[in-house]
Amino acid sequence: MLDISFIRQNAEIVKTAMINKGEKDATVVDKVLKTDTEWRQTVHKLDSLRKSNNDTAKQISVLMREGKKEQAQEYIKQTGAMKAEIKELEEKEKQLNAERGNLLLRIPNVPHESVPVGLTEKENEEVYRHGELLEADYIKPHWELAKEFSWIDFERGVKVTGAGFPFYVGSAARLQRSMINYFIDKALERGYTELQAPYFVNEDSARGTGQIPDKEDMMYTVPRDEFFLIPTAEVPVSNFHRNEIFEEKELPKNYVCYTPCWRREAGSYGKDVRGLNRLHQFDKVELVKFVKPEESYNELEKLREDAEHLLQELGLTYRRLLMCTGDMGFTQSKKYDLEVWSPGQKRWLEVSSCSNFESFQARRMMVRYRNEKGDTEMLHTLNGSGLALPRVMAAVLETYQQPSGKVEIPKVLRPYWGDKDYL
RNA sequence: GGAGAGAUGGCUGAGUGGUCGAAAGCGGCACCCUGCUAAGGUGUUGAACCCUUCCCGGGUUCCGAGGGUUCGAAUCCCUCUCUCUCCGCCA
Repeated sequence: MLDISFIRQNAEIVKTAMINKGEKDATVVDKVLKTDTEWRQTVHKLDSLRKSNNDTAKQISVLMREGKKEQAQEYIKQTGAMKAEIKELEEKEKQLNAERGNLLLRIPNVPHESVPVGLTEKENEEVYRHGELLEADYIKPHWELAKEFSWIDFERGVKVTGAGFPFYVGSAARLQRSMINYFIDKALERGYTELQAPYFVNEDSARGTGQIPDKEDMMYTVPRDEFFLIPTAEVPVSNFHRNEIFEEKELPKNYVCYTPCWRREAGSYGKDVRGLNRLHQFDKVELVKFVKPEESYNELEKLREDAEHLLQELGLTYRRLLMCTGDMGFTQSKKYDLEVWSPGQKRWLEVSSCSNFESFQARRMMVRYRNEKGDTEMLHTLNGSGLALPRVMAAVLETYQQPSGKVEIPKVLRPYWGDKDYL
């Protein structure tokens, strides 16, 4: 959610941002301003009416104490009309405020000036590439390796739950667990605080990070208890500090949190969902930052480096994309995607996206800090995957397979394997 | 799951219809005292929103959430949520 006073002063900037993000029409900006004006007028009227009502009540109180009953009765009679009008205005204010809120929720975050303008993924900029595009005849896609070694059991996953809920068996299970530990350990070295979070959240939390209204269909629900299964740790971790005010010296707050993630992914099929490419349940280590506004872009680069460092140490080939305005999402002001090279599939797989939300999420969740002047101010939030496991696993299996057929264990993971060399 | 108690400011806790946004204490901040520390003294210290806007200032709302009664509600009534204690169950 954008700051309404920012919109008042920068209506054209906001409209341009909307169009650049792919919205067909930006008239909602005019609508919100119109509703806002009306709302403020109503609030003003309501407040002054309430004041005179309060004043009257005070006078009555004085008269009652002095025993001047008749005079008090006169005042009481007067309040009748006022009360009716207050009630009417309250209704109007409530309705206008709700409308204003709904309109506000439809306005996306404004992209940072460094973000390329464009509507499709073609306009994303590849700003960095690391490693070589591995090519060899013996390289198989990970699902073939997984089948050969019985590492991932998709069929039994279907039997037990359904498509997109595989079992990891033996070495694959251990590989995944060792990567989770490695990711978390690295984050701890870099100053993040580890968090273990609930896997279900309530409606307020889902609303806080913007899953509802809008992206409700991505989440699994627990209807009887009115919970949502988290689609990412971003939801519980960002909401961890919902409705809180930090002291300036407490910032930045950096959290690392491993959770499974559940996504309904309705309508996906084809090569996108082959093997580990897209699942309904997957593991992810998430990084979340709460920072002072003036530091957020610097922190975004740090976050991105923290995620990239993992890929480098794992010895995987990857590229960094700076997402264009139309491909970066509603809530982001700047976003990088990290894509790892899958030599078995000869394609790039997204394993992380690192985003700065500026105050867009914070405003919704009312996460603030007290600045030097002592005023409360919205802080900035950022998050990024560090990293999403299944696609990293796919890339590791494919990249580290040997002509002999065996799969080598990346050096940084060997401490988690009793220094074994091969899976 | 059954029975009972409760929810007030950063924390503890008073307040059962009228100058209560809320006593007191603790904590925080500022200043004073002191060679330093400790102790002490004085003052200050919630949030959202509206108006004004250089600053100052004025106003409304908020005592778990939502509704109701009343000229007036932290205080009375209704609904919901959560917490605690005991019993049951349990990794």
